[in-house]
Amino acid sequence: MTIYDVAARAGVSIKSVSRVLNNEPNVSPSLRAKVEEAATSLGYRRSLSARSLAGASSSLIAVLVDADLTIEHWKSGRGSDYLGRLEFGALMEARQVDYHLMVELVDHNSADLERDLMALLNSIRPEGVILTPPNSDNAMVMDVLDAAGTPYARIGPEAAFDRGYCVEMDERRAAREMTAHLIALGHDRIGFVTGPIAYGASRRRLAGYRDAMAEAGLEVQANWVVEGDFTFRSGTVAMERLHEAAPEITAVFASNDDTALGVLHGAARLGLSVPADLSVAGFDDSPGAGFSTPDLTTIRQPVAEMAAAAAQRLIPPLRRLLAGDPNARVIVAHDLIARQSTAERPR
Amino acid sequence: MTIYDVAARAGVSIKSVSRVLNNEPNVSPSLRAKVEEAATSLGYRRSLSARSLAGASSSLIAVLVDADLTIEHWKSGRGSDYLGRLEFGALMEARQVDYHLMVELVDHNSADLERDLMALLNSIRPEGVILTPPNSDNAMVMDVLDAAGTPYARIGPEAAFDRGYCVEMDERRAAREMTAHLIALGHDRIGFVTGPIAYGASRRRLAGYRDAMAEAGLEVQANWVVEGDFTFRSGTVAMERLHEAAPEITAVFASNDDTALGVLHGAARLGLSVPADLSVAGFDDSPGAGFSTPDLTTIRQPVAEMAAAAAQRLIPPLRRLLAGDPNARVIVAHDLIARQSTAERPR
DNA sequence: CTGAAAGCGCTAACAG
DNA sequence: CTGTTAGCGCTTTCAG
Repeated sequence: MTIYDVAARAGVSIKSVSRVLNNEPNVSPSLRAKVEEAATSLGYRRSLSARSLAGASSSLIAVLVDADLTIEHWKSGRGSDYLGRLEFGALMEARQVDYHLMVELVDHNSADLERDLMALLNSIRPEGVILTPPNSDNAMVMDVLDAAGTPYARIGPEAAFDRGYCVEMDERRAAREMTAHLIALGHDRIGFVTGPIAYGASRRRLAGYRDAMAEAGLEVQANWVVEGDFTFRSGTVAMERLHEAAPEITAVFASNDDTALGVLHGAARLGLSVPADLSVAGFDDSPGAGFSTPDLTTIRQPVAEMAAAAAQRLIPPLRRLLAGDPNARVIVAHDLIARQSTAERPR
Repeated sequence: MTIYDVAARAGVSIKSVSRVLNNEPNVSPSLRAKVEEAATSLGYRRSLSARSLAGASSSLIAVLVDADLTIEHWKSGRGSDYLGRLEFGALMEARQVDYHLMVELVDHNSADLERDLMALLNSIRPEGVILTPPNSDNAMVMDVLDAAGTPYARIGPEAAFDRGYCVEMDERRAAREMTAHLIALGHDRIGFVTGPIAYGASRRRLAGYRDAMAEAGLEVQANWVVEGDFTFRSGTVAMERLHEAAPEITAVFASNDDTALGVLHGAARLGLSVPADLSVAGFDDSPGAGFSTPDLTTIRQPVAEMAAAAAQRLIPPLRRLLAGDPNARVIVAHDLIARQSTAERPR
């Protein structure tokens, strides 16, 4: 089943078939019709490798996944369906224009990452590459990609926003919205548990909390903000400290779900009932968030949408359809998932 | 960067380079050395498409993922890192021999699934295909694959074990082991919550429970076994029924984690403390299992190992290394994850 | 608007 | 043991 079969059936030259299949100009309607009939009735699909070899696009998008992170998630049992959602989002776009997704593992601290990556690009020649964290911020990876002239999209980058296509969510705004959600429920004394301050994510989420408080004209007391480190344990400790130092608090917003789960645990130990006595909110919608008692109000990262945006920028035929500057940073809308851990302020 | 560059640098013909790269026989050590030096110093890697087009292997394994199931998991928030673990397992094998993984979405109830799949095979020509549930048991998919002569591996098949390479875990045995685990903890009156009896998985897990009870000389009372349907809610209901009909029970083994989580919930409502008053065990190691209070003792499906086994069977150079019959059904070892929800029988 | 010829980078078949 | 010559199925010149 080759282009010759289609050409023979349509009674035209292979070049004409090629023209129709590529939507090239200067094709008479009748020729187009003949070719299309022949192609569909034969169930014909062009060979990816022949196309790629002949100089057309490879129709391939590579997703670079970090090996260590995958192993870690997997061992810790904290794995989410991040990759599944990412691939799904990218595939829904890619399949429309007959592009394909290749998944590759990267050891982000391998000694010959550079060589491996170059060899990979030389071997599969993807049209574009999707970088997932932590490789979204790996300068060497980006250098190699730049050198090869391969476009890339970075999911959730932390810095150097002028490189590649940056696709992200607005964490600061999401944190602001979550805080506003608590305020709307009547809370006006809201505690906050940060992540490690070295992380940009921690700082953005804290800023969002402060934004919302300021917007509502609420003054944040110094002892309402407690430092955590994104772990369950730090949430439990933070809850105890908050209870002691700021018993007036009626809601706690933690910088991620693990921490929020820890807060939940700490609250239970202190005899506080959630959400009757205390509302608790998290961030990330990690796998545990839907299963705690009560289940956790949190922010969901729109991973599939981010991947879709990435694909749209990397795949030329989709890229052309984009409104606005295709190189601009993309901010994808997130979701606030209201569950049982937040409720109206007790009075 | 082509084979000509390498040949030029090594001062040999392109065929010699090809020979070395393909580990063909009849190559003098000196020639091999020259070529290898040239190739590595140039960071050369053969073009996938050229190889594939020239008739060598495409070095490609396709993973067929069900679109509906992905969407459903994603929407329900019950998504696990199944796909991530699967791909990781397959990739760890594939990368050793420079094979690549392509992910494709399949609508298992699409009207033109057959045509789409044929076109896909024609277009990418994978060496082998990995079928994930529910497509592991899709006869039409297997028919197309057979017709195309493309080998395929089925992850967790339910029937027709003579088709493709079947890679699975021994659910009956796992259920037997979990039951034996409870018995070893001193429990001798153990309740069981089934899944929908129409499912093979439900029947296998129930059989395993009965095996272990019989082995230990314990007679299963009729009212110890309650039918559930794999949902949280059915677990809660089952717990209530068990408590009423068989209060002598000191442990409950549920056919999956959602159900076990429901049992946990039901026990709490009945004032039973887990594991002090009652031990609870699940099956699957779903994302929620590690986050419940107490966290759930369960069986982990060895998804990565299953994918690795699949890859080994589909990738010829790995296949040759296999001991034993490469076509035989593969049973991969599972894990019993003992967490806090099971403990010694109260007395 | 359409077609013939050349060649992408590799492997296979066939010499030497 | 090594090299030469044809393609694989397409797209890209370049001619009509």
